[in-house]
Amino acid sequence: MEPSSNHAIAEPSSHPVMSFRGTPLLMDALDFFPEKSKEIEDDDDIDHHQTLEFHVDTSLDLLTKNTGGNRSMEENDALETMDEKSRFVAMVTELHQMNAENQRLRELVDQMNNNCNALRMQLIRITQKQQNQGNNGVSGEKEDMVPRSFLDMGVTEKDEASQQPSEEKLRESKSVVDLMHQSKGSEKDIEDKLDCGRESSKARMEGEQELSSKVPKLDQNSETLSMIKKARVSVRARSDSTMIADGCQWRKYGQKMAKGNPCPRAYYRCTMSTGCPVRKQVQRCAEDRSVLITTYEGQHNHPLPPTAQAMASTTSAAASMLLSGSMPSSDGLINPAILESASLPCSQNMATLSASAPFPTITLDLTQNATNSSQLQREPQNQLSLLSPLLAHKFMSVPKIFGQSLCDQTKLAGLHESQGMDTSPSFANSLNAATAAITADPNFTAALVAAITSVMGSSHNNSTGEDQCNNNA
DNA sequence: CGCGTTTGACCCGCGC
DNA sequence: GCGCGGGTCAAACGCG
Repeated sequence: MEPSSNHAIAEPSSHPVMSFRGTPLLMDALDFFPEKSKEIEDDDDIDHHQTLEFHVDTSLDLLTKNTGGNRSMEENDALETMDEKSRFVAMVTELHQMNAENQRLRELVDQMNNNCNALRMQLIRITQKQQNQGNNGVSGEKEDMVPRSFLDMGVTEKDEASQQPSEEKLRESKSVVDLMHQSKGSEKDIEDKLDCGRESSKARMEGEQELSSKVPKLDQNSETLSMIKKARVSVRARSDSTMIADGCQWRKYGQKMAKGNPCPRAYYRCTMSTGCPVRKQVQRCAEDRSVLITTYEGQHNHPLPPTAQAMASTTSAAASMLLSGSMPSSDGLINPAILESASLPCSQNMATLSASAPFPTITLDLTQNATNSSQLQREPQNQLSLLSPLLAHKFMSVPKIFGQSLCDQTKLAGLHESQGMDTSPSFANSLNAATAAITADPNFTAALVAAITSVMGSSHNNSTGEDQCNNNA
């Protein structure tokens, strides 16, 4: 909302300007300020539906002035009524102000998200371009596919059209882009080859040898990215079915008894696209058989349906945290600051990192949070869908590549608190974090769709949960 | 008959 | 070098 300086009632003041529209409430308020009301009536330029600037402190001064001096009982009653009304008007004014501020912040966040998406698409384009230059069009058959993975943030190609990258942010992320260029292109090149000729393990070994011979040297960044690419995201959720519905299509290719767990571990491969390298392992927790542990690994090479995007954004956000937090330090440990940031405000220890595993693994524990809601406990997919924006928000802030820092979002989260909307601290924290995350996450729509889909799906298929999981696409 | 699952065999890395 | 365990393959099997 732009302050309108030519309005008759606007007065210079060092105090914050409060603005609100000419509603009946405003007209009531103006009844108490006959001078100002008269000015408005006399001013033909004033449209009562326009935004009017309003100074509460000035109004109170006027109130005092108009009601000052010796008063009778009737005058005192009138004064009390007027006080009530003025307080009410002040509250309404404040509400309008908050709405306006929220709207403004929302637009700001939207703009940031747009820039973020544009940057992401720019990154993908550049990577693909370099990749094509590197292998003289060897990977042509997959050229039109935007790689979608648990390591990206679920952006679809259509996002590209309406968004232009901010040069400043482009520069800001250039180092990261360079880093990706150095290794991801060659790596994906090999991966494409491997996917095409992946009929036997021998072919794979040959491909790997080809990789090592083709790539002159793997510097530390390349090694890091290679490790990160194998980073795993493990999701713990309560479920009676054999799989949680994550929106993708999976084909079981193996089952093994794992040591230390009486429950077998099942191996699944993504079948939404030929050659999609994404795999997942599903195993019940030994301590609590009702807990299903699903571990994801790899990058999708195909577009994902909205239901899968919710999951993808959840796991990709977690993987992004690995990307930023597990950069090899001298001691091989995860950055403590990242570990610290890996807990969600609504549930301590919901996300944990493991550096001891062969590959960096982040575990998202949805079983703790689920105890607060029977609905969530019944449907792990719902947990994922709801958690997705939270995680995406939380972990996206760590790399600080795409514009919106944790600090900024924390400010967002604190906005409502500062406006006195909170009740208890814990509730306020959860509410603020959720609000900020929802506002900030570009995948919120997808997550919402997933949540609705899952609710609808569960209501239809409660009795056939397993089939639903296996066939959910 | 086609597709997905099951299951035993095989491969590979790692620790001793 | 050997054994163990994790991961994958592929033939066999079952189901619609």
